[in-house]
Amino acid sequence: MERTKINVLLNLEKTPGPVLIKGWVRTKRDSKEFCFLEINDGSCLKNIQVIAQNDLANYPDIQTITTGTSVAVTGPLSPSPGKGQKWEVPATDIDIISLAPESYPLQKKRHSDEFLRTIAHLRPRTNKYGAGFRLRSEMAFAIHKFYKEQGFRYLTAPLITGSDCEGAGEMFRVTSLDPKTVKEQGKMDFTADFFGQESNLTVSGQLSAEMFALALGDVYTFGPTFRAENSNTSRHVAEFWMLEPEMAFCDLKESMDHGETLVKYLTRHAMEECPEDMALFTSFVDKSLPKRIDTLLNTPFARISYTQAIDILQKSNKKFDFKVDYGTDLQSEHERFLAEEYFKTPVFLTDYPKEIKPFYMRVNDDGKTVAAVDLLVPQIGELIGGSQREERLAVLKNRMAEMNLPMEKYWWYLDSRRFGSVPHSGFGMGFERFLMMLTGISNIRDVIPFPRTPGSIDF
RNA sequence: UCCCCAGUAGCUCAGUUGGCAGAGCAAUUGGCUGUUAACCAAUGGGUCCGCGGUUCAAGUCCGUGCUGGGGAGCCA
Repeated sequence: MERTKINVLLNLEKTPGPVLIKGWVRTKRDSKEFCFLEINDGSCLKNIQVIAQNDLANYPDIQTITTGTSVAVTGPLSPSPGKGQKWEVPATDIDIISLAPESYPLQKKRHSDEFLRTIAHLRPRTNKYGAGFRLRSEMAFAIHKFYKEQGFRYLTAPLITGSDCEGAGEMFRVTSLDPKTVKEQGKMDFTADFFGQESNLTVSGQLSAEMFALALGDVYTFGPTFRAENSNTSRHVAEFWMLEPEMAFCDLKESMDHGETLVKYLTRHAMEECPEDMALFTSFVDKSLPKRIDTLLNTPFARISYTQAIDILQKSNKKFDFKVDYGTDLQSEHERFLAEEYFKTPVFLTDYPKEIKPFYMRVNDDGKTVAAVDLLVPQIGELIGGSQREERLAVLKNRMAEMNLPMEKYWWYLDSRRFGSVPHSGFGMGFERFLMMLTGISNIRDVIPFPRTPGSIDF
């Protein structure tokens, strides 16, 4: 008989008769004459209830079944006389595939997130992490679906890069040099290295995406990104996934429109495709989740300039640890105030002073600010960071000179402004941060399968 | 990297002015009426994070290191 997945069985209207299910035992409840087994196969949050009577030939073996044991069960799908489930399977045959010994670390109780991180290879077997990683999979799919519908092309940007100044933080060096040789020579001889020059893991696919936007029109990259920053917070990891749309003939406002449409689309997709998993997050992670989802779906995001934000912050009676000053970047407490207390919605912040932003952002007509945009969301902080790009060659070169960037290394980037340059815009959205917002999970380490953080790369 | 907090049974934690190491859950064994993290009973289980110090005596006080968490900076 062919195996049927549990999510399929539980959604059936009438019984197909005998079925074969395969999965892992979540819990066993014994009585004198029989026992109940809760089987989960990862296809959905719910378990299916199996009843094993003591007339089964291998009942003595069945009695040794522990939490975590893998089994194959045959029996008719039957209406359950008990409360709590529509269907159950009175077993005619139970094949124990592999027993989990008593040392199996997952128990029939709630574990702390900190403990589960130490067994990250087993945590997807729990309800919460199973739900989280099913949702992560569904959201990755939804991103591609959205961009397919919007007529975008998917760009797989390189992960190893030769440009050393993508401008988004410390990079991980990529080298094939022998550490012994480096030690003997007292330095790294990059001319002898694999690429004949310094190379690093990418911190952003943006520069590649710009080149392709100016060829294919609207493109997006979606893939892993690496930051060697020594960041120890609940919102940073060294390896994370980032979505980066880049759109030709697009200004900052249109870019914001796109970002808002994107966030609303993905949120709606999560609610429609993963209602059970989303309900679990409301019950066990964040009771205020429905309210936040409702705001995401139904409220227009606020949009203000950096200058207006400074004004709002200065006129508020709120006491901040850090002073609010025009010209300095906003502190976390300022961003939180704007998103969580003042607007109580996600808020786009635009037009920052050029001194605190990278070289590629378009200089505004005031000559002082650039067409940058951050999307600040309650609880998370910065979800999206982007800009309209500087498309004017002379202005761009000026900016690079101001910031002492090695122009010759960017010859190919500057070429895009030499040959048919057009206004274009784009942004980066942290995939994990989006998942945090959607689930209420407060630590980024818990929405990525195997988190990489300073001093920690187990699994 | 900086500031703060924590580390005691497999897990979650309690442990009083420094004086015999504790609970709940889990596990094991047995019981049980269709149970829903089933229930009832019994049993086993400890490098009190490591190192050093103070003391008659340290889980408890002091120093230091490690690990984890919260916050800040950097950012997505």
